[in-house]
Amino acid sequence: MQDNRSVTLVDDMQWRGLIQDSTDPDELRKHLDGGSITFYVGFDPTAPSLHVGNLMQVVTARRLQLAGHKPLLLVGGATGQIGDPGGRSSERQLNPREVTAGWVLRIRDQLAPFVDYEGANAATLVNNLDWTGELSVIDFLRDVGKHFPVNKMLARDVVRNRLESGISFTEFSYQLLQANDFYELHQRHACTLQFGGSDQWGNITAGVDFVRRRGGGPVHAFTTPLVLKADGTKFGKTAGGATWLDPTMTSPYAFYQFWVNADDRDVSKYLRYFSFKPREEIEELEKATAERPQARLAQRELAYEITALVHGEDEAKQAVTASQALFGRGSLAELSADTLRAALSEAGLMEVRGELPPVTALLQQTGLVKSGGEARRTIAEGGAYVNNERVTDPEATVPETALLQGRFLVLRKGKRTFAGVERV
RNA sequence: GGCGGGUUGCCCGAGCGGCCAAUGGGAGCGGACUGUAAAUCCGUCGCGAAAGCUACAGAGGUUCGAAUCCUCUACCCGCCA
Repeated sequence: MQDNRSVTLVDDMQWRGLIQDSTDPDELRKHLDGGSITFYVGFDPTAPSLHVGNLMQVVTARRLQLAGHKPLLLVGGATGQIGDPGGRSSERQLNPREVTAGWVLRIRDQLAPFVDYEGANAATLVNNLDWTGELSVIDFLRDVGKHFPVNKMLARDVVRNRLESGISFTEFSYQLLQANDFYELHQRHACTLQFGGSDQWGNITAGVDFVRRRGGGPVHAFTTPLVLKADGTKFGKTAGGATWLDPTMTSPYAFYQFWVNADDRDVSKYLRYFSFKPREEIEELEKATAERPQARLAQRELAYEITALVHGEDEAKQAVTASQALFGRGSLAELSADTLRAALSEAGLMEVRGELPPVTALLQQTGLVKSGGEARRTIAEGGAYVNNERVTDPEATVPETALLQGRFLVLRKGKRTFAGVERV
């Protein structure tokens, strides 16, 4: 059972801090370390893309598969139309069905690359709309609803927290749908384990109970912890909003930068949660952070690994190259046209024809600032740079001779926000 | 159903009929320090080069002049039934 690993999956996961809550820990361990099982984790389509907050679940699913278990990745085509009341203080605005349906497809495609569809423990993508969509109200009430005492449902935190502010029957019913998913997957795919974020614990245990009540075998569950940042802000949010997995919403470069910028105090935790590096290697990186934090070795390793996982090796390499070019000490004039173009494309490259507009206009057109006033203000504050030279005159224009390789400009706002201009 | 209170900029939250684009805090942004970190300090923070324009739930009105007064509409929140 332990083949050539001296450490079991559960040991490793515990070391990484991945298990927040679980059904009977001893049973869970026996189950996970005792041979291949089928598990599921769900993603509701509440946006056109997954974001780094979902990555914990994605990566954990992959981790379980690598340990020999069979993943069922569920996209909530049904639950996504209802809305989980968890973690919210007010009723959700329902999205139009077509919108949700479109997001289902996108998220499905997005999940696909993280697991393997070949071999004995091949992964399967499932959609709960497949069994929920055709369920009649009567069947639902008789077969599912009958097993849920309302007094228990009301006692769940997510519902109780909403009793004052109000909760619709729709959202109140959410837990039944998710519980039913577990049962259906248990029946259809012999699924015996569900995991999810810690905010899902109530829904998940509802499913565990439901499977038992309907005569299914024993099933297990655990949740992963909420990722907390040392500075108290929300994980995954940056200046521009959420950090998405979709490369058109968050470029691979920006994605890489997100990880590179991890706080020293958080990077070790992120490595444990997200990285597939073995324990010894992670401990080395932790040591490196403690001894030479300015080298940011742990951040770079983490950023590269996760970017490569999400966007592929090539994109990750380009993000590294771009970061080195833009943040490097070397003179920009020494960079080749290809390197410049690659780096600036990652940061966001705008084409300009003919005469170069004034700096304020360039800042605005590249999206570095939102308005002309902000552009002038940034210059006044000394935060605007062209080719790493600070711009001090709000009326400044860029001379032809400043064009790198005869065609590029590197615009920078503050210390780390870049944009490129190419004269075509 | 009756009575009362509320709705202000990204968020919280002040706001006397003119001196309010609107106090203060937070977030954000820039600078200094540093390591593309944290903490701290300083600055900035509707749009516009400016004149000016658009803003204080929505629509009307009173007034020389309204976020501030009146009317109606929408939503929220208390108390009584």
